[in-house]
Amino acid sequence: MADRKRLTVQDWTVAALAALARGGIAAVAVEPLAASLGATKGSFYWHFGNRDALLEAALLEWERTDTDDVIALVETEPDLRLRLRRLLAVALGDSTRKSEHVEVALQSAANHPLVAPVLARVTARRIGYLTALFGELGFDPDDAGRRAMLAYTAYLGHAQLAHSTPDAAPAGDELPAYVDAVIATLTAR
Amino acid sequence: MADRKRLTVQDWTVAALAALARGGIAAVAVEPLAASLGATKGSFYWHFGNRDALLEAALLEWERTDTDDVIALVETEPDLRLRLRRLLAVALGDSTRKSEHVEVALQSAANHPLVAPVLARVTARRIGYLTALFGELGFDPDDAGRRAMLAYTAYLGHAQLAHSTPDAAPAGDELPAYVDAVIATLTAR
DNA sequence: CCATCTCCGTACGGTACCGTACGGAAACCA
DNA sequence: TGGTTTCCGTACGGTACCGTACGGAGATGG
Repeated sequence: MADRKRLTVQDWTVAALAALARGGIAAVAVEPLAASLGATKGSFYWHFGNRDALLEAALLEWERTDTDDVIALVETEPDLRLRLRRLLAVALGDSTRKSEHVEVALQSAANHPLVAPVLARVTARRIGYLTALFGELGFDPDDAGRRAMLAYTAYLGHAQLAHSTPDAAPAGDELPAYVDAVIATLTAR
Repeated sequence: MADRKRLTVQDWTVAALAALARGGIAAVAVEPLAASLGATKGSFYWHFGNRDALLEAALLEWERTDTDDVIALVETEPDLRLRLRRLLAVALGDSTRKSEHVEVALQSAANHPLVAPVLARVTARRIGYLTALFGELGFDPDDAGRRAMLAYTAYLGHAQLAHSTPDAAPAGDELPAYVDAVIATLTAR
């Protein structure tokens, strides 16, 4: 964690994202972060103008990797139904992944002026994608929108639950059955 | 907001809950709270030993009013299907209510030693209630558990969405149709 | 190998909060 | 009305963080 080489903007951004996942917005603090990297504030304020600049860099990094990459991965599946399955498997799956913690942290800081626009973009993008998916599955636009909303809120809630009360959330071996049940329910006519 | 009468434990607890809804755990701070009540720390530290004591009082107050009262309200409806409808209407309904903000704030602070046990109790209670409800509706235990999970995560996600991105969440006049659609989906065989 | 640019550590001031000490005002009570 | 209890304001020290100033070490190119 504390190497002796010089630090880059990327190093600080990655560390900020990790801190965000661990302790929320408040944990993205310059001095503790510097200590965890084995450096001091002097390093930080050379790479960034202030704390907000670091926060913004971390948020843009999250927006890029977490939403774009997932959609890109899912898009490689040609079959619609399998595409939905893959999406839900990723979304409801591996509860220990870091992005889930970031998700929860950002939702809770939605009023923050730097977080709000990123969250709005990501939310609109995800719901739009889901709505289009249900539309392609043959549901009329209104119905598709409602099913997309249910699917997305279920994802958000699942992320919360897995983060706050992991005992209550579907675990490893029950998870495939749960994903199947959710798909069946969401696509039932 | 700033009266001249003496303050009680209840006054501080109510103010703490309001601050919790507005700015999360970090906003439950003694000095700003004292200022908002038109008092000083001297008052606070007579009623409470420290900040944690205030936080604990606020959490217990929330647990009592938010979960117990809702279940008690819903239980007055004898018809099972209408009971589920009333529950979802309350849960997905009035997005501007304060408890929703508290909900989100607590979920994001689930690792906090004072928050964790309260959240665990409330979560277990709610999911247990939903599972029993779906069981009474005729679903076998496993299926009832999965539907309860979907319903509860949808509620959590809805609360988050309404809080962070209200534009993307179902609004006032679309809401009844959304609730109906969710009920239809959740109870479809 | 020396001059310059890049990067970082140290030291400092400022802010916001927690918690304590203590005196005094306000309510209560005989 | 005088004494006692209840409640609160003021003043203080301590901590954790942000941001700035500045000097110096380390890399780098001629």
